[in-house]
Parts: sequence; C-alpha cells; structure tokens
Amino acid sequence: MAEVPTDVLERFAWYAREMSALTVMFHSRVAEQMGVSATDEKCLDLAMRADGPLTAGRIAELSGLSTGAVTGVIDRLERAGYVRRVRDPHDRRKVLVEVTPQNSEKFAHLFEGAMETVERVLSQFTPEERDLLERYNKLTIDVFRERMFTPD
Amino acid sequence: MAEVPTDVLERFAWYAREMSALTVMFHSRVAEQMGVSATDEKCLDLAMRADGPLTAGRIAELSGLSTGAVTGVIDRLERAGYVRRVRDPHDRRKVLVEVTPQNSEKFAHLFEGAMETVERVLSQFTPEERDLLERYNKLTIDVFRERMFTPD
DNA sequence: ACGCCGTTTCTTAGTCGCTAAGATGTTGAA
DNA sequence: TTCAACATCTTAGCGACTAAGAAACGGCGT
Repeated sequence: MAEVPTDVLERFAWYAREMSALTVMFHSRVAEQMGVSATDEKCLDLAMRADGPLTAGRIAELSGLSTGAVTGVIDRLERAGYVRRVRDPHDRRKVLVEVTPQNSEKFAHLFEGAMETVERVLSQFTPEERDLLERYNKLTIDVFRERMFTPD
Repeated sequence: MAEVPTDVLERFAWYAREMSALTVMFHSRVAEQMGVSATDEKCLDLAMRADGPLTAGRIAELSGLSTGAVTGVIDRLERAGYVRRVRDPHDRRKVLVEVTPQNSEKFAHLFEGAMETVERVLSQFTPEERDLLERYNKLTIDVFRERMFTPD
C-alpha cells in the first residue's frame, strides 16, 4: 500500500473533476439528441443498465424522484417509444418498465461516437497496459460505488 | 497504434457508462448537501473551474441556459453566499461572478470524501503505474473534450 | 457632443416538471 | 370477507426554465 504524494493526488482530483464536468455535459447532450429531458434519459439509463425490468417504484428509489414524477417520466418515455409499461403478472399493482428493442438501436447509434472515443484512447496502450487500466477502472468503480451507497 | 479487441472495447464502454451514472449521482448528492439545485451546482462548478471570474452571459453559454435563467441561478447562489456579483469596471454592462472564499472552504470539506476515494484507489498502484494512469486520464480528457466541442 | 445600434443583463408572462398528499386498484393475512 | 399495507396514478401548488422585450451601457460615426 504505497503512500500517495500530495501533488499526484491533486492532479488526479483535477482529472476527476474535469471528467465529471464533461460527463454531465455529455449526458445532457445525449438526452437532447434523443428528444427527452435529462431526467428522462437518466431514468432510461437506469432501466437499461438493470438486469431485468424495473418497477416504477424502484426507478423512483434509484433516481431519487417521487413516484408521481416517475409516472410522468414513464409517460414521456413511452410516448417517445423508448419503453413499454407491462403489468407484473405476479403482482398486478406493479408496473414493469420494459425497454423496447428499437430503443437499443437508436441508443447504440448515439453511443457509437462514445465507443470511438474509447477506442481512440485504448489504441494508445499495449495489451499489458490495458490490463492495468482495466484494474484501475474496476477498482475506481468499486470504491466510488461503496462511497455512494454507504451512509456517512 | 494497437488494434483493440471487441471484448476489451465493450468492457471499457461498460466501465465508462457505470462511471458516468455514478458521476451524475455524485453531482446531485453534492448539490443536495450544498443546499442548491443540480443546475446551480453545475454553474458554480463552471465558475470555480474557470481561470478568472466569468460573466453571466458566459455562464449561460457554457451551461446551455438562457440568460434569464442564469440571472436566477446567480441570485440563488449569491443569496446562499457562494458567489458575489461584481460589475466589470471596464464594461459596466457585464456582471462578473466571483466565487467567494468561504465557498472554497465549504466545497473543500464536501470534497474531502472524494479525495479520500481517489487516494484509496491510487494507493493500490506503484509510482510507475500511476504515471501510466496519469497518461490515460489526460488522454481521455483530451479526446473526450475534443468530441464534445467539435461540431458533428 | 450627440444619436444610434449592438451588447449585456434583468424582468415578465407563460409553460412544464417536480413534490406532497390523497385517490384508485391490488395483495396477503386474519 | 375484511382490512391494513402496498404500488401506482392523479391533482394542486410551487419553482425553474424559455422567449421576448425592457433597461442600462459601450462605442462608432458624424
């Protein structure tokens, strides 16, 4: 467990902040191109990254919105053709939000640019170096996620 | 310029997406703890990351908001004590938004947690490995920024 | 110096999305 | 069956955003 010099730490903090700002900008850009609000895109992203379909209530929890707001979000996403409401056959109170296949296509198209960005960066590294970068990414996500989801 | 195998590319795309979602979540968490909206925090971040003080109009451009909306943003940030309005002495039409020193303190406090996260990750790598990670971060920011700020 | 137009910020009216609280429909257990 | 808990939707009220115009200022030409 190596000590980290202050100047190195500060530079990495700056990278994080810069990436953070670019990411937020990127999200609103994507939302704009998809013709939905940033909030709607955020919820759609949640629904797409989940293993199975999410319920409306779960989306409310994960996004931090009220259930009433989520009703509106799903309304708009459904009208735009990105998702579909399906009543849970086992518990008909619940509404499952299913991402429609067409959306995957549209979405993939929009993200091709991002994919190319990733490729442009990775092409500058050898396979051995990429292994290290992969370890770095995984670790960052784990530590970051832990900090986000544990009570202070 | 090494070729990047598809499976590697896909894994890195997944990391990017996960980081992206965590980042957006992190931003709204920070905003909440600062007692301002996500929009306001985004503008404050812009003002803090700039070299000199920004004008209201420049914040509108950078944030994508209308000038009217920015007036409201600055009103709220000023009332909360994070920034101060200063008329540009050279062009008294302009309003310079100055980040107040107290804010730096509050901000630093909130970001100590993030700093610790960065440190926890970096401590797992040797100085030589960190050099590589630094190259990766810089390159990612450059390529990402180029994609964001060039017309399609 | 004066008038005039472009620029910068602020104001106002209208719209939209969010929260909070209650209504509606559903479940599971007594 | 009846009732309490639950999941989603509906509604009222509020706050923030956009668009358009007002107010203040700068700088040019005459």
